[in-house]
Amino acid sequence: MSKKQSILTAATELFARQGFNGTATSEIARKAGVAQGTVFHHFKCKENLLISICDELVTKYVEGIKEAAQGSGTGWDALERVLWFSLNFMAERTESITVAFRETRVLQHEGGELHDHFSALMSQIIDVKRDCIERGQADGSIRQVDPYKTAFLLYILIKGIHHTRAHGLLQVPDLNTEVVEFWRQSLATGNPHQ
Amino acid sequence: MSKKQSILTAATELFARQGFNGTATSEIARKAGVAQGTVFHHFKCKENLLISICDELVTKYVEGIKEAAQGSGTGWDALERVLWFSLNFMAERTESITVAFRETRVLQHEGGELHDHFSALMSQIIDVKRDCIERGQADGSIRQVDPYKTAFLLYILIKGIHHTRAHGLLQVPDLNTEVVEFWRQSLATGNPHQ
Amino acid sequence: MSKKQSILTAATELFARQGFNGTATSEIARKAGVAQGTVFHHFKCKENLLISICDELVTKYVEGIKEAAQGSGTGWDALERVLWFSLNFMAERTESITVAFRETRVLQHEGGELHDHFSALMSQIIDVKRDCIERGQADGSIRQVDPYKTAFLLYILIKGIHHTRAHGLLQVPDLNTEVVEFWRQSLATGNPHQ
Amino acid sequence: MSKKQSILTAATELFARQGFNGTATSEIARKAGVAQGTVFHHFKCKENLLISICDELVTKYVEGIKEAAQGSGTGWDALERVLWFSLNFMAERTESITVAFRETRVLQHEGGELHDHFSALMSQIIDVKRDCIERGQADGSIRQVDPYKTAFLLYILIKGIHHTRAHGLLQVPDLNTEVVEFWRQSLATGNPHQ
DNA sequence: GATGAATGAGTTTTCATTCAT
DNA sequence: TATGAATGAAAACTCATTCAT
Repeated sequence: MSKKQSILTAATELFARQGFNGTATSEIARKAGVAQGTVFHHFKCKENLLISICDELVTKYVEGIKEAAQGSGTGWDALERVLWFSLNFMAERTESITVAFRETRVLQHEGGELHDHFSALMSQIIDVKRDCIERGQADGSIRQVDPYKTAFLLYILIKGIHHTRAHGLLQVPDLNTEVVEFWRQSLATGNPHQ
Repeated sequence: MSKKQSILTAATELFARQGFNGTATSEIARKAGVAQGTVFHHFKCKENLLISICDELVTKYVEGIKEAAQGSGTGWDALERVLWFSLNFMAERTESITVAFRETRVLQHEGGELHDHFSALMSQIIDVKRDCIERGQADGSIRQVDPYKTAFLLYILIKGIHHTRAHGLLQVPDLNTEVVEFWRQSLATGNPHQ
Repeated sequence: MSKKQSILTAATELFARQGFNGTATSEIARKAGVAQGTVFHHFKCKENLLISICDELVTKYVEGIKEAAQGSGTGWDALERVLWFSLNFMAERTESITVAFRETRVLQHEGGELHDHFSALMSQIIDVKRDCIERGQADGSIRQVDPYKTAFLLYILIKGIHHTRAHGLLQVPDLNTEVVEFWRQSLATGNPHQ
Repeated sequence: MSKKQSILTAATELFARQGFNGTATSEIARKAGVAQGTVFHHFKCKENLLISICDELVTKYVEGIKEAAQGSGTGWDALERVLWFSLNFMAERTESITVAFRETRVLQHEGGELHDHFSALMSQIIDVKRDCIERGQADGSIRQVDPYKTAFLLYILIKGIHHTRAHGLLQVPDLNTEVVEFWRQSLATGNPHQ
């Protein structure tokens, strides 16, 4: 693993546990096994670490759900694959997700350039889900709900699970199956054309 | 408004916008219109500000949903009141909620005393909802779902809405009605014993 | 001497010897006998130290030459008093002058607000001298030279002496008498009206 | 232009604008279009850049005034050529001069070896001028002033012009003609032997 | 000759906290 | 109760310099 990568790994773990402002760059350097100067040699400023982490995460997630959505089958099948991909992704990438969701205010200042970049990426998350719903409504596998708002609720529920786990004050049971079943009950007709 | 209260108000707003670690006590003092020493005179240390904010918030919320749950009608009626109370509370207290949800790690160290205090309060949030569900299942107004996991999902969806709004990267539509309808569809039988 | 003043004194001496960028604020604090935080408590940033030093110096100098110029006698008499005041002031305030003349670039950025402030003060230095010359030309005590350019040359020669001394590579002899005689020779008619 | 030369050029410009301590070697490298290592490959340390700049400058200037002084004519004629050469040199080499005059303290430590080197060169500047004056006094073209102190004043006035321009807070008019006329008036007899 | 990744000492600045008034 | 000067530990960041390639 290159020094640059080990810095990113260390930063992700520390930001997740202690927050961006609660983590010193010296601590990141120590954990990554490099000199403090090396952190700044590669990332120029502390904030860039955060941006790198968020960027990699959101990009990978959008790629993943796009791929999940594209497969064969009904709209509901696609949506179910997106759901499962999201639940698994969330389990694997807890730390980055914690960071990306907690430290948004850092990504929002400065005339909105970064904000626009991430907003655009995030919008695609809603879009992919809405497309699945519309496709499902076209092929009869999904009920006539508002595609946009429902896509939001799908996103929100998954996000909510992450936050409740990350919050740490409640012991959250495994809810994956319930979530999928729950959405199947609410959305799936069980009855696509042909 | 007493100086103590204006300090709390200022702190809440600043913590919400900039995070606990991203906010200086001097900034709080300035915004509250008091001297920096006054902040420490009333709160002894910065962390106590955070604890005050969280404590007041969670206590009020638990009181609110308990009251909402106690009213007359079926279990589903009670649950619906709890839902609406939660959605409204969330709209009114966005800042405190943002603070309380983001800065948990600060509340978790110190041998767990604080952690236990808040864990106990949070558990009641799940309990109240579970009670409604069980009451609804007893009176036939709510389907035979897992009361505990469903209570969690109720909590999670509401929490998810808050976080998605607070995240700021997506323009979140008003989803109150959809949320209630969605749960009605998933949970309510429409057919209590009465 | 207040802590604030002792910080300024220490800073002046160190800036003069080592330059602004060559002097650490920690060094200033140590020399002034205060904690490093105290420097920033009083001056907010290192640059403000420099500005304070320059401001006090230029203000005092302008006051001094204005007062010297106002006295009785011919224009040449006034000019001679200004000259002597300048030469003495230069001897007494070598350190501040060194600082103020060497570190100008620090005073010039940022939309020119500071630049304008100091430019205005500096212009008065030329103005006072020019006024003396014009007064001397009116009363016949000073020859018909270009008042503006000559005022500049007066300023420049004094400034040059300071710099040559401060430069340190040449052992500069005492030139006060020569300078005054030199200007008398070049400017004074020895022959005012009445 | 060789890489070494382009480094020197970049350094001169940056030192003049930002000072020696205010300029990073990385900035010099970037401006010169070379890698940072290359700077150290050619100059071993940052200070050597400064020494090169000063050395080249002072050497050229001493050569120039010596040549100007050697020509034919009276002592005053020689002095006038030296004056004009100095004024022109100053206009052409503003940046290096700014650097050499501002950063002397850097050239002064180290047991005095460098200090002695530059002191010797600087003394020659006074010597050349004094020689002209003495030659002029011998041939009757220059009045009976103190040759040494007057040489200093000549040097000082020229230096003063440079500093006043470089200071940047005053808009300095063109004074070349005035300076020469002014010295002619003070020094020249207009009346050499033969 | 030329490079640029890596370093760690040093810099400016921030900030929670204390305390005398 | 309220203040704000004073502190010093810790933070982000800079930078001259080295060195393997």
